[in-house]
Order: sequence, then structure tokens, then C-alpha cells
Amino acid sequence: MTTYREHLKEQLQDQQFQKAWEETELAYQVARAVIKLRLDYGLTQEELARKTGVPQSVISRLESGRHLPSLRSLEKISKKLGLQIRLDFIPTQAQPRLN
Amino acid sequence: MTTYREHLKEQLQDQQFQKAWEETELAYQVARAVIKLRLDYGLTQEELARKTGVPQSVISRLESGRHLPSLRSLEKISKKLGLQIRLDFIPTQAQPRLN
DNA sequence: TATAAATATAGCAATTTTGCTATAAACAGT
DNA sequence: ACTGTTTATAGCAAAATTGCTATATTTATA
Repeated sequence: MTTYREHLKEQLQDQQFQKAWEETELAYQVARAVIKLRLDYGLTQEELARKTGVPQSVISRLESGRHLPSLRSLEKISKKLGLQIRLDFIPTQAQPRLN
Repeated sequence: MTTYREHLKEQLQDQQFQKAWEETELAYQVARAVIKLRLDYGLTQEELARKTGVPQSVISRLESGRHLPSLRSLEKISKKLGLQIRLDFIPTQAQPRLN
């Protein structure tokens, strides 16, 4: 394979990777937030499911980052724990510490 | 109508109102955030639409709080403006100032 | 009040997420 | 290895959101 084609391929893969990453990035961010939330409360997925009415399969799917959850689901989960969702837009890059 | 029935009715209305409110509350919260975002940038819906690729009709629907937008839509909007979404769970009531 | 600009709404197909039930796979403790 | 517990996956119908085009309504301004 020519160097050119190799380079092209790499670029393509990078782009594909880039795109794939961007598409899953937010899902993972949310996933981590939910996992942290659940663990902070010392709950299993099943327990969180019972407490919030959101089925375990949905919680797992969400925590696995298999797709972007709806705000409705996140709201259901947080409300029953006495929490609310804070959502805002912040400058890119700045990953402010949560604590 | 008896006092009892009146009371029942009021309660029902309260519950219905409560429920309706809770269902739209988050949508309005998000709506306000997007409106603020857009105005901070001094853009019309049409301009924001062009800049982000999210159609004006969708932006209007969202800003009107007609339903809860997907995180994907919010992401599209924010990314093109060099922003990212911050989402976390905070204790209920605490309405922390954004500035 | 006429006109233009901005925003809201309508209706509908396509896409995405949910909710369900069941089961598989991973993990922990003995 | 065996058992129980926890998490991940599958597949599919129902529900919700998007994206589109067109149009109505509201708002601002001359």
C-alpha cells in the first residue's frame, strides 16, 4: 500500500474514530454521572430500579453508555433520590471539578 | 356541590397541576438555558439554526418548552458555539446562581 | 397601520429511546 | 468449581423527539 493510501486510511480512521467518539462522549459522561450517583448512595442497579421505577435493564443500558438517555429518564432517577438535574453550557475544555 | 366534592376536586386539580407542572418544569428549565445562551450570543433563532444546523422550527419548539429536547440536540447547539454540556445532580431546592 | 423580521405552530415520516421479559455474562464468596 | 448476586444484552412494540416544509402569529419599526 502506498504511503499516500496509508495516510488516507489513517486519516479516515481518525475521522471515523473522531466521529464515533464525539457521538458517544456525552453518553459516557452521563453514564459516569449516574454510576457515581448510584454508588454514592450505595445501591445496586436493581435497588435503584426499585427506588426510581426505572427498570434495571434501562439503568444498565444507560450506565453502559449504549445510547444517550432522555432527560426524562435522568429526571426520574434523580427526583426519587431528592436530587434535581443541573444542566448548563460551559466553555469547552474546562472540565471543572465536581467537588 | 358538597364541600367534600369541592375539596376533592380542588385536590385533584392540584394533583393534576402538580403533575403537569413537574412534567414541564425541566423542559422550561432547559428552554430558559437555551434562550439565555442564544441571546448571550446575540443571535436570532434563524441565525442560531444556520450556525448549528438545528432547524429554526426545532429551536423554537425547544425554547417554547413544548417537549423535553434530547441531549443530542442540546449538544449540537452547544458544540458549534464552542461550548459543552455540563450535567449533574444537585440537591433539590438549591437553585445555584449561574453567574 | 403597513411592512418586515422574528418566533410559534402544524402535520407527518423517520429516528431514537423506553419499557418489558428473559437470559447471558461477569463477579464475589465459600 | 458452585452458588448467589449483580450487571449486561437481546429483541421488539410503544412512546417521544427530530427534521422537514409550509404557514400562522407576534413583535418591532417606519
